[in-house]
Amino acid sequence: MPLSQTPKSHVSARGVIPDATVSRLPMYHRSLVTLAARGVILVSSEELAEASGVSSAKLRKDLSFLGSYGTRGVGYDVEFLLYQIARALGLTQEWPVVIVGIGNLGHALAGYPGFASRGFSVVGLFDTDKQRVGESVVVAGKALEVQDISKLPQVVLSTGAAIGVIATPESAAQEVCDLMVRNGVTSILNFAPVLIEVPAGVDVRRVDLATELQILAFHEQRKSQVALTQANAG
Amino acid sequence: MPLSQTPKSHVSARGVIPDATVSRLPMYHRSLVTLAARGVILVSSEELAEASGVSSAKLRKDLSFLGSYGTRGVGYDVEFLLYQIARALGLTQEWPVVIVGIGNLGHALAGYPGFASRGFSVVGLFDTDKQRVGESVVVAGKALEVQDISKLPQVVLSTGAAIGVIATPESAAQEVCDLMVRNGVTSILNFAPVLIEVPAGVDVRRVDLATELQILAFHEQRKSQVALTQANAG
DNA sequence: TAGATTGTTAATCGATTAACAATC
DNA sequence: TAGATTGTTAATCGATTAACAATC
Repeated sequence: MPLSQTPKSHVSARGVIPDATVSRLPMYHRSLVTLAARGVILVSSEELAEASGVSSAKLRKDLSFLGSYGTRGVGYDVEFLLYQIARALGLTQEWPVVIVGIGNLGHALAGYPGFASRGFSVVGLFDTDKQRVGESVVVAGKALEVQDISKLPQVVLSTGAAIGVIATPESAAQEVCDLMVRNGVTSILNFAPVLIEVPAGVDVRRVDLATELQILAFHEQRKSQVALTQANAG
Repeated sequence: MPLSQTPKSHVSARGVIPDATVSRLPMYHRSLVTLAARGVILVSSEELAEASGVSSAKLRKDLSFLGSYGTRGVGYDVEFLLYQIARALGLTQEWPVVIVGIGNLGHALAGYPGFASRGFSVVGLFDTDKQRVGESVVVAGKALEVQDISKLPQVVLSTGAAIGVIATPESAAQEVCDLMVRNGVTSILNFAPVLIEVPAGVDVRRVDLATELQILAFHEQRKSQVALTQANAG
């Protein structure tokens, strides 16, 4: 599970949206995009829940925090619900994003099609490595040149980027974070395997690729132990 | 069967470990590795909690599910606690892992140092792209050649890999998953932005790089709204 | 109207927290 | 002993679930 350093819950048109609900909205959004692409017009809570891997009761409860966007006896209009969820998530506006650390992970993030399609626009790629600075990376169909980290302040200022992504090694993460924050970045997605310190008002979410693997190992270990127990019992 | 061969407890020494606790164990593990590297011998729940970004009450509660590994009035022995957490997570054994989809993300995963240091050993890299098959990738200091996906069954069989990582585009994810499961993989880490279907007994965890960014955008949007409201009120 | 499905309620379940007895 | 800190308890808080009244 991703590690959150963000506040607990949030105010919407209807009041507070629980954290647990917010964390599932991107999944519902994705399911609806898929359904819309297939030409589906209407969807029931049962069908959308199935497509998203949750129970229909949970789905309806989650959607009720956004508003009453369904029709009793009928279901939800796919396009309309899609728009409402996108709006709640903030995906109906354009978010300029800067990425620091253009190694393999940085390249993967810069080229990820799921960013552009959700309103995220990568406006700057930065590295300290002279070998990488100047390299041209294709982002959302356009070439973007990797710049020296010293150019970050100017790019953040001119684009108004509020979101920064850290894909550096652990050793550089805090320094990069400080630079971002000093220049007005107020939301940081941190892929470096270290907790970073930020002033109040700045949100950080950390994704550690190894964390999820460790949780899988935990469950896998449990499965082997159960198998062993059954073998010994039998 | 002799009593000496009877397995001890199975889920844990103390019983069931809650999901919320399991999700935080990798973080505690990482904090302890850092402390140990600094030569710290003893740590209090207060200090370890601070380093891990949780409250000390939560930390002590979490650790209590593993056993009683601290000393009242003193704290926790860093090396001993590190071992106990590693053991609980299953990191004291070697986990052979196969990775399918060796694009930018696959490369980043294959080269991630946090894998090898936690007992994960990448034993196979697979792709369908003829351009990529045959490429040599440095994994944990050794060269490993990208193989055609058709070689996966043989590698899973010979290495006993129970864990597979999917880093393919969405379109290939389910097919790759099926191939893995048919050949004995029982835990799957899925980076493709799609839900995959697996039989009972197979665990899947999905990491979507865009999900976290969307949650950040949600919070960022909230911040601007609050700022706006305050400006209008003032 | 009859059938279907939402949105909400209330009960249950699980996680978090503060406080402190146990004990080094 | 006096001080420190764990491990556990009990209260609180938040999330999930099943059931169903509302209503299309």
